[in-house]
Amino acid sequence: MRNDPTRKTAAAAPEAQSGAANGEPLDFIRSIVAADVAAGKHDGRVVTRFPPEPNGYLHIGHAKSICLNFGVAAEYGGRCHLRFDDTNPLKEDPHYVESIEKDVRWLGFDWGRHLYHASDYFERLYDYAVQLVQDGKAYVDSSSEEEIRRDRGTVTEPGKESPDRARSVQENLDLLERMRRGEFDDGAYVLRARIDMASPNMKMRDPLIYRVRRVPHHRTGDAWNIYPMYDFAHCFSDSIEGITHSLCTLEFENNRELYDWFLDQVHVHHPQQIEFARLNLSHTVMSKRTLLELVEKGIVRGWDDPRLPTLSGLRRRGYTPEAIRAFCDRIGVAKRDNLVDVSLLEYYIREDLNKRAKRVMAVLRPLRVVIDNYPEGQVEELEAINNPEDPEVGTRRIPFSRVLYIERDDFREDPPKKFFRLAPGREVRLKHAYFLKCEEVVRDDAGDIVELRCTYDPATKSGSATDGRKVKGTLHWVSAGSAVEAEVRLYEHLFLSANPAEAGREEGLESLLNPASLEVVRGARVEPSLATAHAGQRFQFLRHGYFCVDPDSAPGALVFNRTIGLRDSWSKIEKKQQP
RNA sequence: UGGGGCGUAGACAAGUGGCAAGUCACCAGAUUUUGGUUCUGGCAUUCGCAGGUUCGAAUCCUGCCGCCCCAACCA
Repeated sequence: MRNDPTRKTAAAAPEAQSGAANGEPLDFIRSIVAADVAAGKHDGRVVTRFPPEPNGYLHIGHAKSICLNFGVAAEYGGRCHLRFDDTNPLKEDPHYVESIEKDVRWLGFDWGRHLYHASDYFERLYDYAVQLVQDGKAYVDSSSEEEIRRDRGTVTEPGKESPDRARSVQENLDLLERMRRGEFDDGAYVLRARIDMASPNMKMRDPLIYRVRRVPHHRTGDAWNIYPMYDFAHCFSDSIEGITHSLCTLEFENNRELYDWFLDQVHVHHPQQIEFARLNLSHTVMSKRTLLELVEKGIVRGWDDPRLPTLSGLRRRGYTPEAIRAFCDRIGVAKRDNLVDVSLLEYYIREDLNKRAKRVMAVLRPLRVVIDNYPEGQVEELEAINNPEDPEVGTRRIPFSRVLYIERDDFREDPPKKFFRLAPGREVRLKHAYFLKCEEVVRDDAGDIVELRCTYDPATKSGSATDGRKVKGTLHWVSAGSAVEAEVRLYEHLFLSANPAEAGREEGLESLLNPASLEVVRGARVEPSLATAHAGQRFQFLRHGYFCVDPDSAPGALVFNRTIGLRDSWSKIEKKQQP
């Protein structure tokens, strides 16, 4: 088996995207796995797992972990389990289970038949606990929560042993059994490991194994009155499933000694825990607690608010799984605390959508244009290319007529330097159509510009002039008679601060929120081909950015989300001119 | 200040004794019927700091400094 030449190797693994297969340097985890496989450890098998607790929605930080765990497994011919770490019925909810499964699948990963729950192992876990008690390695403690806390000591002082530490094995066994049967109130007893109250590692000072919680569990019902703690449940769950490499985040480094201790006591399969740095993204927050707070306070519209870094939020916003995976590949895996600039994520969604999004024209803030020399009542169909990056997707026809809408921002009565859009007396090109010249500005009684009187050059239908004259600007437009009205939601970073989790420690997060994170534009006009667009469809609104149809959208009441704007070098020039 | 980790450009991140990959961001230019895309060039004489070993150090040794994690019956 070990030398089986047909066994899949990293290079032969299908769909390997990173590290092992593409010649990029291996990250430290893949290096360890590669070395283990080469050395024939675990017979060369690789089994990983993604172990979320069903107490919240998945976010892009989880995506990093998912890509790592499923990625490593795929690259080394192994498998990756999806396991719900459901050991705390007080905080968990089956609703979250559904969202997690959906999000992992959406990201593009498949756990096959390997869907597990820590609660599947409750009986075996209990057996391990009994074994520990029998071996004198665990005891039932009647200390109160406060006493336990106090007697644990501090980082510089050793803790104090509980009087119950000396309880007999027989009595411990009896008490544990009665805890399980529900004879005691919550908090009356706990089962603890007997390790070392003076250990320099706080996690080793007689950690809790079971606590009494007389509440039903969403999967085991009222079968249990005690529930296992993370450190105890997690290592044994890994062991039971035959996990070879248990990848987790840095804050569990201190727990590794305990992970190893539990497994060593009962001589079972012993996976290797390896810790890596979690992802932090600039201008947003990643902690479940904070995300929950934003949702519950109504600061955002729910877990799938497009401003959130949740996978459901990113999906609704228009992000593709491919872009998120490419991003996760790029950021790497290391042990250094990090704060990845959100512009890197934005780069990957632009890169992906540039290749696949159909171009359409949409005017967000319409300004009416009347072409005086264009025949009244005439409508002609012009051909427009759907995607210059992908000629395969062909062309479509768009109506052109005497009355159009252009973007208000594309006209300046008094144009600044380097502004080469429309202005009085100036000529520009209308995308896919003719040259257009502004002849006159029409105002209402309040003095606001309500309309532009223009002329067009019929000889410029090709997009350029026959006499060789050039225009510097090309504008998008829609025909007033056939345009469809739409609502457009423009998103910006949720936080002004690059690192709100850090900056908000004292003043609180709310003062750091970006008041302009959502701008709703009503009365936008989009080209008629969009009338039948359905939720989830993505487009490039020419010269604006990438947009996708929101689930709130309905026939006759289109709603678009801006996924990300196009890079905008004009705004930079303009900004430079301002100060 | 007990223990566990980490310090390479604005942000990520390779490199593990032979004389600083790559990506994003940023800057400059070319192309362009999207001020988009694409392309070209620039961007760490220096690797937290200070000593030491060596012909040679980001990589080895010593000391110091800084940041993160651990005192939930959360995970």
